Formats: sequence, C-alpha cells, structure tokens
Amino acid sequence: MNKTKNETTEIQILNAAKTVFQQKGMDGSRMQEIADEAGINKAMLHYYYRSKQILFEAVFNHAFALLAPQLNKILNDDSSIEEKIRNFTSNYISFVNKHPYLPNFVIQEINRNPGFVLKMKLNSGFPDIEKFKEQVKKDVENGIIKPIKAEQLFINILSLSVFPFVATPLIKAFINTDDQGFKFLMDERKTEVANFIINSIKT
Amino acid sequence: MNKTKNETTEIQILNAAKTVFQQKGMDGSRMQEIADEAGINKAMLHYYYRSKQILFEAVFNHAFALLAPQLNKILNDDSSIEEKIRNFTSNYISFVNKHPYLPNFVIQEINRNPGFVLKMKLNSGFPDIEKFKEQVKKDVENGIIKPIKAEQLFINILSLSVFPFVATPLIKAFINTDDQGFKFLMDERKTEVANFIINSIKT
DNA sequence: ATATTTGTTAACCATTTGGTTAAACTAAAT
DNA sequence: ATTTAGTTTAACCAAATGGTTAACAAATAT
Repeated sequence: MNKTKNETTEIQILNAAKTVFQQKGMDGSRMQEIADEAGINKAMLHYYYRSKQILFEAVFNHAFALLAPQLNKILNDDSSIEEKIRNFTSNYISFVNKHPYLPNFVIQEINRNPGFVLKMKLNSGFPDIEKFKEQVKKDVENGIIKPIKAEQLFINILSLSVFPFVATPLIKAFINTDDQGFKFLMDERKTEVANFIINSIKT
Repeated sequence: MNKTKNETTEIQILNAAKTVFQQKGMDGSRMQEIADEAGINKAMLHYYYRSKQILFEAVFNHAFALLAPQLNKILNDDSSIEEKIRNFTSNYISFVNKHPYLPNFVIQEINRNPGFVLKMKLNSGFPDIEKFKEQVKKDVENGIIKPIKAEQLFINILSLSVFPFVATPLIKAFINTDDQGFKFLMDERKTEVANFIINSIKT
C-alpha cells in the first residue's frame, strides 16, 4: 500500500504533526498520537525527526511562514493606508477560515517560549514595522489621517482582526451564539473591521 | 515555621498552583513543581485537592472570577456607552498590569477545553450581553452613535483591550520594542483605545 | 489523661512518555 | 545474484509523572 518511500512519509508525518500540535500544543501532544494520525510506527517519527522538539519546530516554522506574508503585505507594500486596512482585515479573516487553529497555536507557543520569536527575527522575511511607520507619519503630516502612532494603529488592526479567532469559545459564550451565528459575525467583520478603523482615523 | 494548620497551607497551595498553572498551563505544569513552589510535600497537594484536575479547576475558577466583574460592568451597569468604553479600556489595562498571565491563561485553557466555558455559563454572574445590546440599539436609534451591532462593538472593545496582552511577545517583536517601550505603549492605550473607539462610533 | 480526628511526610507504585535498538524488509546499484 | 543503502517494525528502556499508602505528629474532643 505504501511503497512510495521517503518523501511521502515525511509529508504524512508533517501533516499529522501539524494536526496534533496545532490542536493540543507542544505540551499536550504525544508522539504516539502523531504516529497514529500518520498511520505509522512511532519509531518512524524519530527516524525522520530526531526529537519531539525538532518535529515541533518544523511544524511551528511552517505555520509561521503562512502568517508572515500576510503581515508583510500590510507593512511593506505600496498601497495606501486605507487600501491596506481593507485588504488585510478581509484577507486575514478569509485566511483564518482555512486555518482555524493557526493563530492561537502560534500565539500560544510563542508565549510558552518567547525565545522562539527572537530566533525568527533573524530570518529575512520577518515582519518589520519601519516602513509602515514612515507611511503613517507622512499621512498624519499631510492630514490624510488623524494623529496616531503607527505602532498603536498596527496593534489595533491586528487586535481587531486576530483576537476573535484566538478567543472564539469565550466570545461565543459571551454573546450567546452558536457556530453558525459566530461564522456569520466573522463574515460581517470582513468589511466591518475596516470600516470601524477607517471611520476612526480618517480626517 | 509553619504551624498555622490547614487554612494557611491551603492558601499556599492555591497561590503556588496559580503561579505555576498560569505560567505553564495545565499540560505544562507538574504537581511536583507546584509542591516545591508551595514549599510542601507532593502528597499534601493530593490531601487538599484530590487530583491535578481538581486543583486546576480551583485555580481556573478563581482566575475567571477576577475577570468576570470587569466584563459585567461594561455589559450591565447604568452609565453611558462612552463612559463604559472609557472606564473599561482604562481599568482593564491597569488590571492586567497586576495579573499579567491571566488573560492568556484563561483564553488558552478555554480553547483546550471548550466544555469548560459551558459549565461556567450556568453560574450566575457569568457575563451576558443582552442588556448591552438594548443600550446600543437605543443609542443607534437616537443617533448618539453610528449604526453598529452591539456584538461587533463588544468584540471590538474586547479585542483592542485584551489582544495586546495575549500576544505580547509577538507584538514586541513586530514593533521592535523592549519591555519598557511596550509598557509605555500599553499605558498610552489606557486613553488611546477609548478615543479610537469613540472616534469611530460617535456621530 | 486518652482517644480521635486532622495534618504531614517519606517511600512506593503503575502508567505514560520520549526515545533507542537491533533486526527485518525493500529497492536500487554492482 | 549479491551487496548496499535507505526504510520500517516490534520490542525494549529509563525517566518522569500523577497518585497512593502507611506510619507519624499535632491538635481537639472526651
């Protein structure tokens, strides 16, 4: 049945590890469960990835590599602030629909081990705010938007886009809604969030 | 040194458990570490709390009981929307300075076990949005604020207030700042966030 | 004083867990 | 056909972990 040798097995392992790690985190995941999910022997995991830690880092880096480009787009491309905000909020929410466990996973694991994120800052492609800072500063000077620090604006954009997906079960409980109602609200947010932000900063 | 019997010991255990659980989560915490932190024998933990799960739930409920009143204030008291927003954002940020691990702990553990939050909904005192919904609706009808769903407004307030503390290490990396700089930004947010929201919704 | 309940400890236990080993299997190279 | 290199498996291992036990100490009640 499975004679396709190395490459396929490695991908199977990575997919299984992704599934398990993203749902249960490093501490909550068991190598045996990953092996089962991949349909292979536990020893195989250690053949392809020497340790749990190494396998975990492979999954984590892969996950982060999906998020980074989204952020770089808002921080570094050449469109206007308003365009960036509209694009990001909408794209991000669509993105999370495809990868529901991802934001929480990344945040959780970075909190568990903050040294992690420092290592990644060395990578090229790690999101950096400098260009965005200048753009905001210029727009404020030109009276296009009201005075606001780029850092605060960036935190606001991120918060409004990401938080609902990090705190989903909590929010669902507070506002008394089920999966369907929540999904509907999130769909609304694709435009709602951008309007909310732009309303606030536009002169 | 410690002869004060039961009550003191139990509090020591709870404090130790709080420290360890809130930093490392259920899965990442070890009973031995909690015992060490409390300066007692590991068997004592099981004497006062039969199992790790029960000890954990004591800590979790205690943590949640600190958060709930903050939310109830914005949802259920009689001040105006604007007052509520100014109060909540400022109070909440001060509150988190005193309990830095708390928001992330609660969110993380509710994600790990969503059934948890359902149990708590049965408690009286669990935050409920209904009254806030009517208030927002009325204010929209009276033209005091621009049209917005109470749910979306609530999610926005919560997101802007809570998210920076849930994603602290990540945000620090993105905006290239250290502890001090981050603390400064968060202090700014005590008024910044409220202004941002009110700017957006005020007619 | 003495019995009884409550608090505390050290040693112990069964299970889980990440990881290893050595042998077997497969497919390609010689 | 045989060597060789990579791949897969079952069995195994040591350490960690949540939890228990039995004996002991200190209050409290009788």
